Amino acid sequence: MWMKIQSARGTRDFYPEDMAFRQWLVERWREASRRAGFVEVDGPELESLELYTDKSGPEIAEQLYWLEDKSGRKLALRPEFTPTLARMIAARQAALPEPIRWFNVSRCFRYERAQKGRLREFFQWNIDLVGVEGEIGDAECISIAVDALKNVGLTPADVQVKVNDRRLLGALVRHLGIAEERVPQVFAILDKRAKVPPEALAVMLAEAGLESAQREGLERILAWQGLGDIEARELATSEIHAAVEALNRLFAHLEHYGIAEWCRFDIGIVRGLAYYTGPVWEVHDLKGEFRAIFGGGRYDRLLGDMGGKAMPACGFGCGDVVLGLLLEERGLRPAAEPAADCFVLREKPDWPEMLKAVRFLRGMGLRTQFDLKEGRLKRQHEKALESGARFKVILGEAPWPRARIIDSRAAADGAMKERVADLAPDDPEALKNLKVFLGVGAS
RNA sequence: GUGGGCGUAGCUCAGUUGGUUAGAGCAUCGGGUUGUGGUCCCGAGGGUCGGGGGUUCGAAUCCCCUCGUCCACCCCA
Repeated sequence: MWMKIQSARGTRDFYPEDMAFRQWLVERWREASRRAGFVEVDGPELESLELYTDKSGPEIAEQLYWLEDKSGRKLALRPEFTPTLARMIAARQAALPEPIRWFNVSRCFRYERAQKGRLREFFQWNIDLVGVEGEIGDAECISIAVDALKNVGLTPADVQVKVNDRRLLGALVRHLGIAEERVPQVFAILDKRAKVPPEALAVMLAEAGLESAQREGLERILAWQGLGDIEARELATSEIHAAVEALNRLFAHLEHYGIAEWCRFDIGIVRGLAYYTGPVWEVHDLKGEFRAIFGGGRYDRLLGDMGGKAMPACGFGCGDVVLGLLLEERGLRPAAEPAADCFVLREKPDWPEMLKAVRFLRGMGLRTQFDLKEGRLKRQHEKALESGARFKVILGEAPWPRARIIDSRAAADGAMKERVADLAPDDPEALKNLKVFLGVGAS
């Protein structure tokens, strides 16, 4: 009866191939993080529900998993890492040297309808850079994201970082005469522009109370292909001027990071979240088949709003689901590594001898398998082949400790390398030779 | 949460207008063959056809509910 129970909606089982891929992906994330000198942190998967409702309002409880513990405390499975980060920083901020360079890989949960690329349980990589005010901080974050993209085998022909700045968009919207209190609503509508036909967008903007001149102005702005398209008359206000200069500084940094070809300005990038205060960016696949792979930006007020000292901050998040789908689709998902380096075989069963060999090989740090099911030699050869182990160690052809070792990796001339040697030799020279043959670092 | 498509073996899928004990390939397990082996041959296990209810002499097939999945909406930290 237990086998009738399916995995819960929106969750995944990770069989060995899936687990290998997940760990490979997480390792690529960690490499990119560490290359930039970031350190890993983590917090609990269970957090007080208030941590999320205080920030986003009680409605947010509908969109996450929460429960009451045996004492009646309301706890939530974390839907993201940022609130935890804010809490951790607030608790120690006096002692943390700035800038804070932290990264995190967390299992997160969201209670929402599962769809392709969007599950209820997923893994998310977060980079947070706290204490850096200038565009160099945003550029640093983007460069780490691009490093990770390269690290998994993607190229600018596959994906692109689309960069915008909320201050620019906000200044332009205000310049069109749109009331300040309407700006969040207008942002929310603009955020949908890629998913909705232009006519529908116009209707939504009209319903938001925008006059036709304002709608036309927005359409003109959204048609911009680059910063160079910004017409002189749009630069009328100092606010717009300053925002454009900030973006120019950001792009200059990206140029010097050597990643300009990965990045482009896109006035349409808004991000759904209200807390972004400056540059915002997303990574999308060029074909537009998938939803955003990365989302990031600057959130200078978040830490202060969460009860800590106000500190400038920027960062991004990247989930495993969409990135995994993209890599799968592009054929970039790597094959799992073999689980063994050595496979020990012996025709006549002789466990003491077999286990002496196994202990010796494992003692050298070699991942070693043998046939636990006592198959005949032919079957053992098949299992050795299936294991993917590089070395076959064949016992019993000569008296212990003599073994024949076959290196399945072809030599330069294409021949199989093979040698007969004593296992666990006392002679240091023989041991050294054996280690060289088995590719074990001398020690 | 709303609407729609799809659920047959571990995987990819057959299964005629409703008609005997539901099939194939791959995979798994076992046996045999083959000259350091991934070949070939033989065999086996595995499905209450996602689950439950209904219609019918009879349901994988038709109807309802439910679970899962995919798509669109809502939302997207």
